[in-house]
Amino acid sequence: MEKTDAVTALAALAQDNRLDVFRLLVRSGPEGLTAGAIADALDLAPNTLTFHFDRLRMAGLATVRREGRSMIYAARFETMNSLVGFLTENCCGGVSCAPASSSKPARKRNKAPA
Amino acid sequence: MEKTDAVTALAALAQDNRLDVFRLLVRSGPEGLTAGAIADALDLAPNTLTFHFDRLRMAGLATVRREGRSMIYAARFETMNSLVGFLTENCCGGVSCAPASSSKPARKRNKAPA
DNA sequence: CCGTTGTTTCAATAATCGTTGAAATATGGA
DNA sequence: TCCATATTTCAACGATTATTGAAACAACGG
Repeated sequence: MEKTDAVTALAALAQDNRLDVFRLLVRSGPEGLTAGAIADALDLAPNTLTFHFDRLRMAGLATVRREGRSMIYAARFETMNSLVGFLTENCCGGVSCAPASSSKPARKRNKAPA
Repeated sequence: MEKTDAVTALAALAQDNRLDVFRLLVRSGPEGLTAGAIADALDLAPNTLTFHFDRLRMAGLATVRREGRSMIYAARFETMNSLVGFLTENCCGGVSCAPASSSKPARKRNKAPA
């Protein structure tokens, strides 16, 4: 993932309601949810929601398809995966998120402590 | 990591110059870099940089210490690690970033109070 | 002390953001 | 066809953002 795309994706997730939307989409899996269902679940106005959907879609974090009268939004896991990859690679030491090693890119296992 | 902190951290990283700053700090390891060195490396005005440092510090992504006339900034890997953990846990399927298991019954759709 | 260097503070500015209400569009059913 | 439902578009609005220039503050050397 390019830096530009990472910034866009980070910005898309860096907002309360939008992060809620995305988390809900993730929990709903590939089938997704109708805009209305999301509006109800998160108690957001439909036009506000459209605004946030657009941001998520532009960031490649969501897809949309029509089904009858409803628009069904779903998470794009691939992009999220790339983002986590970018962060791990560029914003952590490299392997997990340890301080950058002085020299050796040792191929060690590093379990993340929750 | 709490959702609120995650949003703050995401917002801190969701900006071109700031992401550059943080990446540079990560590459510099725990020793950090002086504000001036960062300003030179990224060609940013010192006051602009102070603004971005503040954001990173508020998000827990950077620390600062004085050394003589210089302020030395360093990445806080622990926070970054927590953020990646939050994303993996909440915005991915759970383990990596695979689709979540589906089949959650839809929520009822009811609004319009009398 | 004074001047220099390194950084921050402050006020101002244009640009972008998140939300709202009203109106428009699209689909399906009677 | 007309109507109801589901969602989007549009024009506003106040709030926040990133950047700038000028001034202030802090630490050191002479």
